[in-house]
Amino acid sequence: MNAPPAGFSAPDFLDSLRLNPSQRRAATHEGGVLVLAGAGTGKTRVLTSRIGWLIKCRECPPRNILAVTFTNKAAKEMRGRVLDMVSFRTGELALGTFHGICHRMLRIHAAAAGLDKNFQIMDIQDQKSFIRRMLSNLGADAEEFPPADCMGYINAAKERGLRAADAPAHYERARAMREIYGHYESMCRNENKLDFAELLLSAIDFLQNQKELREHYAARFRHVLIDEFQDTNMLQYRWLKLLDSGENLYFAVGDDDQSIYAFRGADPENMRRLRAELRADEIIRLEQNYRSTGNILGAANALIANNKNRIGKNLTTDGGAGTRLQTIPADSGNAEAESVAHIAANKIADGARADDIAVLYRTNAQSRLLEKSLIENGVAYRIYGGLRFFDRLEIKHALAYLRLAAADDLDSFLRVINTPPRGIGKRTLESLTAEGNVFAAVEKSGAPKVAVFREIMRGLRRLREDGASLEELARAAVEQSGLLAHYESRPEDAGRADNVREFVSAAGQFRAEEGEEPVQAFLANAALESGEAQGGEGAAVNLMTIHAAKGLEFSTVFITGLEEGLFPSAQSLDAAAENAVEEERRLMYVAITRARKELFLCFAATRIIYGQTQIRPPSRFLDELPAAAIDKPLPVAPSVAPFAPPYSSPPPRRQTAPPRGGEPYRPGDVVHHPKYGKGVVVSRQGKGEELKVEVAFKHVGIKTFLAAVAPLSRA
DNA sequence: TGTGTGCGCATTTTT
DNA sequence: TGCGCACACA
Repeated sequence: MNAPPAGFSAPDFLDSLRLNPSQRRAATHEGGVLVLAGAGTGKTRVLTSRIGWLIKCRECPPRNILAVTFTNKAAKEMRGRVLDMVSFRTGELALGTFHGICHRMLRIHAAAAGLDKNFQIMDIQDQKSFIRRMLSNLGADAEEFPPADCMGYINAAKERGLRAADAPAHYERARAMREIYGHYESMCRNENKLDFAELLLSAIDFLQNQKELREHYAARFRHVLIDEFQDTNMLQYRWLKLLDSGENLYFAVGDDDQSIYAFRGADPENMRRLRAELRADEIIRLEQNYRSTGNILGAANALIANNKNRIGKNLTTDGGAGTRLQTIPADSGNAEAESVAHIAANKIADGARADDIAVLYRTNAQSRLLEKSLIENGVAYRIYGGLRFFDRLEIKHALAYLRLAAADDLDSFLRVINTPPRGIGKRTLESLTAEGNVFAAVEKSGAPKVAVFREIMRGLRRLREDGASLEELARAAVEQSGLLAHYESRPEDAGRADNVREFVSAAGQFRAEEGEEPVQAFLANAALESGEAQGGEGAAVNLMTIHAAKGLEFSTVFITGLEEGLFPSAQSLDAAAENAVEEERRLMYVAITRARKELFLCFAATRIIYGQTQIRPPSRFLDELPAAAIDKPLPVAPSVAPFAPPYSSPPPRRQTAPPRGGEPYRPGDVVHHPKYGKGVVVSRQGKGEELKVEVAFKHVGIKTFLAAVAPLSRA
């Protein structure tokens, strides 16, 4: 370790970071660490402080540090905070997302990784059209092999680290799928395309196959820091492990209680593996919460204590108890939305900042009612998680033209050959695609309409060869192709024209990293960083799914749809897996801990789902909160009379008179089942012999029965 | 070659 | 109920 420069005092530097004892212990730990950082305990601060400490106090060159996050947003935030602390040349510190860093490695070592240096990244949309094209080339039966299923199979296999050759195929359909996957692999290779999972997979293969380069990186990254470690999947863990020299120090920050992506392959078991295999044997807990009031934390702690499968920790605060949580019962989904809108409107009228208010929900479909009520009450709102900028159709088109300036890309070609319309018919297109190389065919084609397109391509490529800037190329791509003019000529596409112009300015503002080819980097960036441009600025109430809310915080939070079957979701209930409900509970934990000061728990007695009115008992999660932290006695779970006051409005009865002999079961009826005990009918479907009823039971959740055969009786 | 109609389907999804 | 997608049509 070198001597620190004169005039620099490590203790002073450490003090300037203002860390609490646990944070400080973590940030300055000399060995490998797993930091269990509860919500709002300053995990980003600890991560960035450690980087600062390594560079400033331990004289660690930035190039010896690797810091990985999941989102570009988190990476950007961290980079900014580190830069505030210490200065270093951009690019020296490897800080980025898993995908971003793997991508960088593959670009630098394309040849060694067995890739063409012009490889393109496919986002999910690109991947889907690619698969669609492949299936139609193969003449696959679209009924039997829907593109979405094939894509699901391929991605699932990849996320488990399986190549087509290794994919299991114990029965016929799986064998067919494996074959399709095999075609996909070779087509990707032929066309130089990498999907998201492939960035990880190729990076892993590369490290495995290139011993010297692997050793080079393992020696370089003496410190490996990982954010949100509970969300790592198998591929990410394998990649991290390949970077191990045997002496690297791993510093992982995570929270098993906030693991909400298990359904996508995230495996919190990686925490145990990290400790055992990568020497992060010290666990340091951050339990001092700086975000929420005592009542909110108490609710979160009590709720999550119901999960059996957890490492365990308890959040505390030095602040006061704050106001108690409020339950907002409503008769219907509509009424719930109305309540939310009223309360929000009143808060804003009383001087609350709209963007410090969030309305959270389990499913995107719930936003519709909320939006309607907010509009009616004159409350400005912003929805997170809509279509991202680079996912928009017109931007996809613009990107395709830009890509064609750089590479022979068949999907891009097919996307824009007739956009704007050029009158190139199916026949002409078939003749172009008939022989192997479309681009050669375009060059040779005698059709005048194709000639127009050929000239556009030639023009763009010439421009690129002449060294035009990214912005010039992007402008040329949308202007010379006629794309911008096309949208400008149609009043209904004015918004699209704006976006296309925005695209050009985005290209102008884009700065490639050192050593990157700008067009290539911009295209990769468009695939990898589609987000961020969400919603826009201004005072507006935030609407989003709970998943989207992870990592954010607001003064006032509404959690809506707290009903059995919605949250926790029906799927998590009828799956026998206890794990599924635990993940829902973690989701609830994430939702609660988003709130700084005020938390509203909303639920409705009835809700229209897929056009049918359903009755659902209040969520079990409400019962799991400590009564003392809540302003009203909580409703009793649906054991006996579930819809007693205060939300006792009768379920909407059907308009028509009941059939003769009365109806066997109606929503709201209390029934008895020999195995599950007492329950409440929540919905029904079909009639006569076909009548199916959904019944909510206290312990096993919602079950569906065929009324004619089920051993149900009236209670 | 874009538009219409009807069917089927329907958590969450950082990259 | 409402949306996206596949196919039929002028």
